[in-house]
Amino acid sequence: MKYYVDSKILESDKPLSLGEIFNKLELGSNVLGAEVEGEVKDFYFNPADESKIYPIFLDNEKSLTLIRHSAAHILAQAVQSIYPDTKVTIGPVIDDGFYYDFYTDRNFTEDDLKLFENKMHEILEKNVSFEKEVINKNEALKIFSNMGETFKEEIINDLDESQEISLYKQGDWFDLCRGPHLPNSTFIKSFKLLSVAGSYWRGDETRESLQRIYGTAFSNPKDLKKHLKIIDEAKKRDHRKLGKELDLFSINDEIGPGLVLWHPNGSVIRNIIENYWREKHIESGYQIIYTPHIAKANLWETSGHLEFYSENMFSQMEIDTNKYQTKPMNCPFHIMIYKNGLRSYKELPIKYAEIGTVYRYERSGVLHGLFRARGFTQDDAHIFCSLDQIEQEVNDVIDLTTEFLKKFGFSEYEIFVSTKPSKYVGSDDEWSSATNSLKKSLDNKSLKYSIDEGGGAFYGPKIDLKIKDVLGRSWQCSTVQVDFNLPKRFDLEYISSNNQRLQPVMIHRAIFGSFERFFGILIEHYGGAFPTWLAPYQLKLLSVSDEQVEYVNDIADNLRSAGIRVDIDNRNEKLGLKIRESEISKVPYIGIVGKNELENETISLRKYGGKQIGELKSNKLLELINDELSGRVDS
RNA sequence: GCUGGCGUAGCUCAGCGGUAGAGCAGCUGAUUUGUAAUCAGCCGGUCGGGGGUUCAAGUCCCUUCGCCAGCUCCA
Repeated sequence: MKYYVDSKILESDKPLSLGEIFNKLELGSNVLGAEVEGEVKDFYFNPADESKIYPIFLDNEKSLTLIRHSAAHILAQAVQSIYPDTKVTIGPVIDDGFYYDFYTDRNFTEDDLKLFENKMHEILEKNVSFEKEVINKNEALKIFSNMGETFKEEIINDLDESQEISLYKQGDWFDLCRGPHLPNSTFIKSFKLLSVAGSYWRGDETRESLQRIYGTAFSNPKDLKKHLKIIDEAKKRDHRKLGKELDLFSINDEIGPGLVLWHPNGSVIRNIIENYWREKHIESGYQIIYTPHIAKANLWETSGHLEFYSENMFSQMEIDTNKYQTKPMNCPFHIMIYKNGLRSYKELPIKYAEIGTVYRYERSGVLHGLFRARGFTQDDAHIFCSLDQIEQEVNDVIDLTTEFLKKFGFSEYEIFVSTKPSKYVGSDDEWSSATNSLKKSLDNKSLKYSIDEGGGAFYGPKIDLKIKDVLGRSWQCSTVQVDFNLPKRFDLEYISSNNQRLQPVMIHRAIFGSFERFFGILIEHYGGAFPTWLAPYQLKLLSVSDEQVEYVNDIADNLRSAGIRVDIDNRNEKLGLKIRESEISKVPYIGIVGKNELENETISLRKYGGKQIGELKSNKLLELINDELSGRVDS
């Protein structure tokens, strides 16, 4: 046998485990495990001949997998030692930590978390080692059924005959687990239990509900502290909190959950975004349209929404003798405009764009501020084109999308191409050609993407763009979907160059996804301190005393007529207070006018955050802001 | 929808069987103020809604609505 361990080569006449290999190479006690063929493995793993082995030490990011998984086991031990009637289920590693799901009659509380944490420290003081033991299925079933661990029994019963069944022992406690784990618990140096939440056994809401404990662990206290700080920062940036503080929007009980009121401050921002959006879309050859909010149920019958989407639609209402329904999507309306005339190939592509408000029934538990609402406005567009225009059109959509996202400071996103699902309409040829068009467009732009196999909509493949917010959550905003289904259902046609009636393809696309969600993301992205071009007020003028009031009003008038959004504070208050309040409202510029400025006919300018720009004339101030808005100055 | 937690003044929160509280905001007055909180007074709540237990209910119980953390699902 031959093993390649980093730069070293180890030869042996019999197969060795990783632990034995590390021992022979005298790698010392700092090694936690290894990465073999892209997977994290522990000391009990037997690498194949000629394997390349990359040992994992504490400073390696991969160590977190081992640390967190083992921390989850320590948690489970702690919980069972405090509440012995608790049954264990599963405890995997997740992006930022780990969780463990328990079955118990008890409701765990925040106080319990402390209790568990203390117990974990107690267990860790004894410095336990994690020992793997392989057993057969019958033994395993016997052990766990004797213990009353019914969930583990279920797991074992569902295991494939070929799968190895193993226990990991830590002191006098053990768990059914396939690993990998740390060699011993000394590596669990910094951990914290974060929250309790409910979950379901196997994510199935008809099964037992469980108590989930979330925690995180790191290889050193510094990283843990950093992580807790990020959680804290995310809390500060929560758009629901900032939305209230900055008076941007509200969601009111008396109106209904998931329905958003855009306050004047938020509306200023939305209006700017909408105007920019319209301008860019017209430039890019879109035609802006408006459509109603309700339509006859028959339309939704034709479109297939009643068949495929009814659980997301609000109930029908009866008007005269017809049934009507609020729209969950805009597409059928755009289609009807397309169908209003006979179309020629010379017209294609036809691109209809609408800032269209839709209503979707969302289960009450999933509503989440602006991120998840029941009424929201999509920046929707539908491109009607021929099959061979798809690639070009998708190209253009991607260009437009990346341009938009860049404008708002998003340059990092994940891209997914979702392919044919098990239930689909259209021919395999159409699917593969459309999917290839999507891929080609991305390849042309050297954009990296992952394939979401089978994740496409029933009517066609799609590209999804996800941008990441400060919480590290990624949010789907932009989407480009190719659709063969609706043109068929609505019998769309165009007259081709050789005078044939052909069916166009539809491309559904949205860049922001919805104004509500995108606004929520923006609020968190900027932490409420919007850049000057978006800020509800761009400049706040503060008088130092009553004597400057008239002068302040004059400057404000002038700047307003030059298009600057100016707020004034002429109250009889101390300057310190006015500055404090302006800072809290996060206005990008503060202009201070006192005795000196009045005399010199100037304004003292200060940026949000406290940076002094100094005394300048009103026309210079205007120039400075305009330079920033036109992008000539990077602020 | 489900599991758990929580709804007290415009906001943030205290009170957890015995006469509804604080800070901030608001209003009024004094102060004419120079780069993140001037001082004083006043106003403000059927303690989310409904029902019940009790001599007595923010406080205990039931129910309903909403919010929060998750589960599940999505723009």
